[in-house]
Amino acid sequence: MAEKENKISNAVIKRLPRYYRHLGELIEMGVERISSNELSVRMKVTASQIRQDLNNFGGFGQQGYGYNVKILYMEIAKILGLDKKHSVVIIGAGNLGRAIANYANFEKRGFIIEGIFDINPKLKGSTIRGIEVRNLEEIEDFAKEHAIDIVALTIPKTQAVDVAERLARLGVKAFWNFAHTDLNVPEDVIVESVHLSESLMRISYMLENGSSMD
Amino acid sequence: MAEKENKISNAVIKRLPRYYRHLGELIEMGVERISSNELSVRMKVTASQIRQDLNNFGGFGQQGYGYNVKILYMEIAKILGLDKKHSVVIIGAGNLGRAIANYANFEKRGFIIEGIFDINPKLKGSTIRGIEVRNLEEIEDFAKEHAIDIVALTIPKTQAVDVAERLARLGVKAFWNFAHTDLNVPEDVIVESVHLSESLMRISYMLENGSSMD
DNA sequence: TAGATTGTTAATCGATTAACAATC
DNA sequence: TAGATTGTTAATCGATTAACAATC
Repeated sequence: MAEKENKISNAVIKRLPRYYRHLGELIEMGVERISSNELSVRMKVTASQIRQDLNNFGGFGQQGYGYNVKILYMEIAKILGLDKKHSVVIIGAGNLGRAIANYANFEKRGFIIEGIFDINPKLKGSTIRGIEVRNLEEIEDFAKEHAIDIVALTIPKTQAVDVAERLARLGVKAFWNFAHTDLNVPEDVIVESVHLSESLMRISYMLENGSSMD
Repeated sequence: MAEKENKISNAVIKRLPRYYRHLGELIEMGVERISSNELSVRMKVTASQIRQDLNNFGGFGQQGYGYNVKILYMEIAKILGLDKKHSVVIIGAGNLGRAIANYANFEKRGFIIEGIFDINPKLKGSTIRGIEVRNLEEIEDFAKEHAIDIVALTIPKTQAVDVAERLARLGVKAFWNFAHTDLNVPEDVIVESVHLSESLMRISYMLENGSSMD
């Protein structure tokens, strides 16, 4: 299944979006070129790590010069798949679902919200950023008729587990999970979880025990 | 400053809330005891890792028996500081701020929302879960009069950087940062960032290049 | 007691950092 | 060309896994 030649480690993948963000900021500041060393100061990582990370994907730099900011930015976009469109469906039209739907920048990066669903029939027909809220019951028919790349789950955990199972069976390959639970889907299905309560607990721990970087 | 004897690694700290969640679920299911091996199957980690992790904090188990679920749950709560109250202030009363404010379970874990602030004067006086929305201008006076443990930033990046700097100067020790930027605060200040766009980009990467676990 | 399972030490694996030759 | 900085190999560091003696 299109297995890549040399496996990129998870640690590297997690850092890529951060490189991308910083390069975007540098472009806005009008910076044309940057050395791994300058970037390392800005990002508070080692220059060595930056060079190692980038060289997983190819030699984007030039000896004696450094990296061209715009080119590197575009290359990372390509690596991250941001040059392609991704259709997104949001399940749950509560505050969190609406927060995601309203984040305009997602569209700029190629994430197109194709539908919003909620179990509450009262919301049916209302719109969020011009997108009609549909009843959750319709999701399976919708999934059969539309190619959905990513499903965002902003509903309570019991429902989230159930909906994910059903949609995975219909071929959805990626879930963005905001429910406070693990999902029960096949190995090859991507699950990226945002567990806000766990994030908050880490703050609590660090307040008790003194900070620690990440 | 109350430096702990043996430094706990970040990797361990990140896993603690997940142990806590699973133990909570086990309690709900009426499970009284569990071995590291049974837990490892449930959580999809190695039993070895579970025992190593827990033994950073003390021997909570018993040979030949395993772990008492309720006791372990309470011990982890204590380690995470969930037995203490933490005051939280939310900056930004948009969808994301409201989503956080409305998450009832936070209060159960001892996180008390003391105030909500927004730059939009039209919101002034409206309430979220019974908490009045104040004008952002009032935050510094508020910070001087109240002990704030954690400040959640759900405002655009420029404002977030600015507000964080000002509040750090007033002694706030922890920020829960939802803005798409790094904060500029002293080393000893805790910053836990939730970068939703970076999370979404990781999904995009994995869709392009085949999944990878975490 | 015998069996089970922990706590902990040792071995392995992987990720980060350092170093430097290649080269622009 | 000389200077700068990459790409990449080697060294180090840390985290995970395996193994097993201790002990309930």
